[in-house]
Parts: sequence; structure tokens; C-alpha cells
Amino acid sequence: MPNNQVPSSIKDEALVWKRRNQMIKGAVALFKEKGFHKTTTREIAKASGFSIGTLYEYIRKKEDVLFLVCDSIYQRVKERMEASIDPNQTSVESLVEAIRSYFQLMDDMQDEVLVMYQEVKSLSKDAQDYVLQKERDMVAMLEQVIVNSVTEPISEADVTLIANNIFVQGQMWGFRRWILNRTFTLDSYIDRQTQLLLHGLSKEVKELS
Amino acid sequence: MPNNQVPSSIKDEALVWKRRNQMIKGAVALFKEKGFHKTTTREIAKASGFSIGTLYEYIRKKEDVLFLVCDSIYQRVKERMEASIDPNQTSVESLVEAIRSYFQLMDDMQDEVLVMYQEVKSLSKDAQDYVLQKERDMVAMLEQVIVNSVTEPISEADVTLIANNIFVQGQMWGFRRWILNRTFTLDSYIDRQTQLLLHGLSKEVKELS
Amino acid sequence: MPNNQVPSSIKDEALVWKRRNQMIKGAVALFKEKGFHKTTTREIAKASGFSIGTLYEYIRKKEDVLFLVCDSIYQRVKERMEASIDPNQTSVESLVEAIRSYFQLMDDMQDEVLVMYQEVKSLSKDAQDYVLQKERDMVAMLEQVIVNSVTEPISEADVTLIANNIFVQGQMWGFRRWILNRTFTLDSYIDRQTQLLLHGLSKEVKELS
Amino acid sequence: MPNNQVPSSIKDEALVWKRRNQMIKGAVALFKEKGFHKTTTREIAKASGFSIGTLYEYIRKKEDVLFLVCDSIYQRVKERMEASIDPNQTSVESLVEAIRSYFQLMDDMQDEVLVMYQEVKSLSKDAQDYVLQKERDMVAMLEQVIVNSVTEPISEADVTLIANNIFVQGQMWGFRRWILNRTFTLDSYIDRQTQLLLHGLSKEVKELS
DNA sequence: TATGAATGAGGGTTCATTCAT
DNA sequence: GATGAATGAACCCTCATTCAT
Repeated sequence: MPNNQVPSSIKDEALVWKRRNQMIKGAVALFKEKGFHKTTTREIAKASGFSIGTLYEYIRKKEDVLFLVCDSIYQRVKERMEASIDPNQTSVESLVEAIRSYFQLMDDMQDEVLVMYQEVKSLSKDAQDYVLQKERDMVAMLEQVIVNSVTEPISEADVTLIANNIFVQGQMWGFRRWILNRTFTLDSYIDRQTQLLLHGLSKEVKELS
Repeated sequence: MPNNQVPSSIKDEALVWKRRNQMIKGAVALFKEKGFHKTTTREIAKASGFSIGTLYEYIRKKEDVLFLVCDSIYQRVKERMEASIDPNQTSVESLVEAIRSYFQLMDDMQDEVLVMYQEVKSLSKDAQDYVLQKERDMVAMLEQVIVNSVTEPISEADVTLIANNIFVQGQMWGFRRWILNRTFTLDSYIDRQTQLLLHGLSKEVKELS
Repeated sequence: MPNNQVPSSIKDEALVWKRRNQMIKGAVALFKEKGFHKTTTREIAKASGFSIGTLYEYIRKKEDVLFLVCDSIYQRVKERMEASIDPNQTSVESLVEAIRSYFQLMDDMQDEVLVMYQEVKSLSKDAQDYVLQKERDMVAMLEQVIVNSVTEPISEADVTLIANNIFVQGQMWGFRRWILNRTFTLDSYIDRQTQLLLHGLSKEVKELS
Repeated sequence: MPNNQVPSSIKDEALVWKRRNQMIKGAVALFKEKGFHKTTTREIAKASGFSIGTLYEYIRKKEDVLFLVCDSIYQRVKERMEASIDPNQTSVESLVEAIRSYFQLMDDMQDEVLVMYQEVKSLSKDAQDYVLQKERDMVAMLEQVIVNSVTEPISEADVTLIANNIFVQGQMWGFRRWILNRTFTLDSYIDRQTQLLLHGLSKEVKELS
């Protein structure tokens, strides 16, 4: 059950799972506050509720903590996305609903997502690839929903672009919150972004022919 | 002329200006490659073409280098944005043109923007506020262009939202390039994003009434 | 029966004896490969076939393992030396035979001897004295054989010197093997060293009067 | 001039030479007292008369200190051996003189030699090879002297054996001093070993025909 | 003004040892 | 008797910063 890309000296898997969850929880808070590099392993251990020695029974390197954090985030995001998306539904409503779920999710997990986005580059190349793949999977889920929702054919490129836009707008709610929540609540943000996606500025601007 | 938020022991302002430009150029390359924290002051000095002792004649702390980098980026971005936006023009074309200029700019300065985007959080609170204010100024410029371009009234909230979307989509071209340039060239990216902004999916989906 | 200079929490002496033999066997291999300091107690436990907790039921400190190894080596060396030396025989043949036995022994136990030779200094002062005493005993055995073998009186100093030379030449076969076995087999080594001891270079050099 | 197998960040070669000599001197004393592994880098720095930071300006890893120590020992040994051996002299006296010089040398440098012999195995494989080569060179010097000294032909194997014996007996004076200097002074040790080498036990034993 | 040697606080990591189960 | 999770002192090494030249 625990991520086995990061080996542990502890044999009891349930314990590994439990301790690593303590670790992730403590680490997210610290990484958010001061960033990965300025957080010491001793602080992580303390925030996790055990000693530095114990910390290293469950990971090999400090970087492993960051990897576990990222992995756990994507795991949870994916689970929630899958739970809220119905692949059989094919009307535009399912897209609207998926966007709502995803933005809601980004709101719930803003700390984690913020941390992940600012610190992935601190991972090793391999770990980055692993995390990036998860991200690709997520975007692919959005692409699927988009394809299912349109009634008229739409180019692959546009599907990609829209999926990426939604993806980034979700993150934006997390890491540009300092400016956005002067103007929006989560609900109004979701609402306006959805409107904009569906209609653009078609009514507000007049283009030259 | 040189940024005086970062004091220097050297009196000759022209020299300070020159040396700091060397510094910024060297530092951007290093920060891009390995990030701010993993770059040492010695490496910055070497890449700048002078000794570690000299480096510290022109800054007080390592963080100052990052600050100078960020400041220089915004300075240059702002200059180019101002040069390419005509506040008197009020048709939708000016918005289209502003978007094109801005995306082009993000493409030209992708290294710098990537660095800034990933490392601002390493600045002190004060320095972050300073940089954030520059960012707000930039978004405000986009907002102005939007207001000038629409023919029908549009809510303030929507203006903010659209400006932020454009802003983030510009950055996205920089830091999600690894996925986007499988599908898009800069021109096609600009083109599709513009279309999407103006019309959304109005033709592709049929909404319930 | 088990060495009682190293106390154990386990009461069953036969078990202590058995476990410690497992330990010694595993430890010699590890010490030879990576040295005492670079071998961890966990590795010793694993190589011995039991857990780290169990290891510490049979010793007090890591150093005890080294002590047990050294003690066991001398024990076995002494037993074999005693078995092969006949104190009643008094011709030079008995010396020749003793040398042969001893060199053969050093060849058989080269791993163990190498380890002991390189790691004694890691023992505490007390333990070193204990081990050194065993070494003195061994040299004394050689001295006895020498005394029994000569037909003309020989100074005590020379007895000591020769005994030490033989002792060191035996070790030399173990730890300079990398150079010696380009030229010698064990048998030819024994043969030539014996010849040299008995006749020196008397025929090959001409001394000034 | 300073050993360039161990790179230093300091540019001034004379300074590197000076600081490394301080290091070697301090390190030998410590290594002799407590061994390489039990000596900390901070202790080495302190004994060398500078800070831990400065220490690491002149080496890369702790192991480098040990390497420098070993290298310096062989350098000095070689210089002194070369100075005292006259390759043109071809009588047995030159062998006797070479032995005397070498044993005297081992006496002078006993601390260093002891350290080297107990700690070489802590070096990396490469560094060990380098040091071993120096050792081979030294033995080769002894072999040359032997060849020059004999009046009757002597087998290559015997040359090798005698050279190794002398080599090891020299070391023995260093690391078995605790037992030898109950019986010998340096001079009497040299004298008896020389006699033994030249004549063996030919007068003291009677062999079966 | 420029240099680079010196400093030492502090960080990541290891591992002998303990002790509750 | 056996196990292995937990502990934390201690080690190696880095690097921002200073300052004498």
C-alpha cells in the first residue's frame, strides 16, 4: 500500500503507511510556510511527531519527503476526480460539473497544490518525470470530459488547449488567490470561468469582418 | 539608475549598473538550470565574470541577486508592453494585438519568466510585495486594454478574470511548453487562445435552456 | 565455555556458544570486506542470521564482536600450533616442521588473520592487552621450538628475534600475498624462507674480513 | 608542487603546500592516537591550526587527508632511501649500509609508518593502488641493492623474498616495538638482523644430511 | 576597486544502542 | 529468547559572508 518507489527499512507496511501520512501532513504545512529548501529534516521529523532517526527509517533522502507529498497529492486528486466524473454522461452539463468538481478540489487542496507547484523542480529528474506523468493523466481526464461534452466536432488541438486552460485556471485559483478573492468567491469564480469558457466574449465585442 | 533598493559599496553608478547586468545575465542561466537554492554565490560570481569578493561589493546578500533578476525582468516586460500597447485604440483589434504582443514577450523571455515564477517565494516578504506590485501593474495594463476593447459594458469582475486568464495563459506557454509544443507553435497557440477568448465554445456545445 | 569476558543476557551457555559462532563467522567475512568501522551492527546481525535485537542479547557493544573474533582466531591458532608441535623433539627438523605448520596455518586462516591484524587497534586498551598477551604466548611457543632445535648455544636475543621474524613472515604471507604469489606457491615460500633462515646468504656474498 | 591528485579550491600553490603540511603533521598525531575513523574532521582542522571550513578548502573529503599523509610518507621515505643508497657500489657493504639506512628511517618515521600501515585499507581502491605502487617501488630499490651486492648468482625469487623480508622487518621495528625494545636497541636490532640475513643459523644448527 | 583565503553555523544523514512487545 | 521500531548524538561537508591585502 505505501509508495514503494521510496524504500523504507521498516517492515510493517501498515506502520509505514501511517508514519508516512504523518510525515506528509507535517511536511506540507512546513513546505507551504517556508519552502522545501528552507525546511530542515529535523523540523519535518518534529512536525511529524517523531525523531529525526525515525524519519530516516521511512525515507532515504530529504527529497523523498517531497516526492511522497507530490505523489499523495496526485493520488488524492485523481481519486476525487474519478469519483466525480461520470464518463457515460455526454452533455455539456457533465463538463460544467467536472469543472466545478475540479475547481472545488483545487480549493480544498490549495496548500498541497501550491507546495507541489513551487517545489517539483527540486525533485530529481526521474521523480519529476513520474510526477509529470500523473499530471498528464489528469489533463487527459479533462480532455475526455471535453470530448464527451461537445455536440459539434472539435479539433484535437482545441481539446488539448481547453483542458490545459481549465487545468491552469484551477491552479490559478490556488496560487493567485491573494488577488482573486478580492473579487470572487469560489462559487462566483467557478461560475464566471464556466461562462467564459462556453461563450467567450462573443456578446461583448464586435469583431471586424 | 541602478536599483537602489539594493545598496552597493561602489560609488560609480555606471559601474554598478554594468556589473549588475553581468550578474543578472549569469544568474538567470544558473537559476534556470538549478534553481536559486542550489546555485552558490561562487557560481554566480564566476558566471558574472568576477570574484566572490567583487560580487559582494555590489550586493549585500545572495537574495539581492534574485531580487535584481526579478526586478530586471519586470522592468523589461513593462517596457515592451508599454511600447506595444496603444491606449488610444479602442477596438477589439487592440486586445488581439495586446495578447499577441504579450504572448510573444513570454516566448522571448521564457527563461527569465520561468525563473521568476519558480523562485519569487525565496524572496523576503518585502521583496515579494515589491515584485507582486509590479505584477499587479502588469495585470492592470491588460485590464485597461480589455476595457478599451469591449463594445458592450462588462462587469469589473469579468475584466479582472479575463486579464488574469490572459496573464496566466502567457506564463503557461512558458512553463507548460513541454506539453504544449507537441500541438502548437507560438502562432497557432496565440491564434487559438484568442479565438477561445472571443467566442468560447458557443458553437460547439448546446446548452440546456 | 563461551568467552566470559563478554557477558551475555542469555543464560543457556550452549546457545550463547552457538550464536556467537554464527556471529564470528559472519563478522569475519564483513570485516575482511569493509573493515570493522565500516561494518554496521545491522549487517553483522543479518550475516549472523538473526535480528539486531538478538545480537545485543549476546554482546554489550559492537567492539565485543571484534574482541570475540580476535579471541576465536587465537584460540584456533593456538590449538593447531599445539597439535603440530612436539616439545620433546629436539632436532632442527622440529623447527622446520613447526615453521611449515605455522605458515600453513597462516595460509588457511588468512582472512581471519588479516582482519585481526588490521583491526586490533579498534579494541579498547584492555582488550588489546588481552589479545597481545595471546600473541606473546604464540611467539613464546616459537621461541621454545627454536631453543629445542639448536645444537649450539644461542643468545636469548637471537631467539626472540628469530621467533619474531618467523611470526611476521607468516603474517606477511597473508597480507602481502598480492605481491608474493606472483613468485611463490605456499610450498616454495615455506621452503625458501626455511633455507634462508638456516643459511642466510653465506654462500652468495663475500664479506670483507 | 602540492599533490595534485587531491584538488584544492585555493589557487596559491605555495599556500596549499604550507597548509597541507600543517594538516599532515596534525593528522598523523591524531591518527596514531585514535585511528583514522575515530578522528573527526574538526579535530584535524584544530590540530592543523585552522577552521573546519579552511580544511575543506584544501581537500575534498576526509579520506584525502589520509591519502596526503600516506603520499607524504612515501615521498620522504623515497627521498631518504635514494640519498643513502649508492647504486655504483657493489660489495656486500652496500647492502649492509642500505639495511642500516632503511631501519634507521623506519625508526625515525615510526609514527607515520604505523599510521600508514593500519589505515591504508580505509582509502578508496584507486588511492590504495597508488600507495601500493609506491611500496612496490621501494621494494624494487631494495631488490636492486641486493642484486648489486651478491658475488654469486642468486635466483630472482630469492631476491624478491629477501627484499620483502627486509621491508617487513623494517616495519616490524615500528609496529612491534612494544615487544622488541625489551631486548634490542635500534643498533643491536640492525646488527642482529644483518648477521642473520648474511649467515642464517648455519653455525647453530646441524642438519641431517 | 578587486581579490580570494578564512570562517563557522548549520544541514543532511548514519548508526550504535535500547526497550516494549 | 527474539524482534525490530525508535532514538538522538555525532559526523561529514557546504556555503554565505567577511575582511585583510
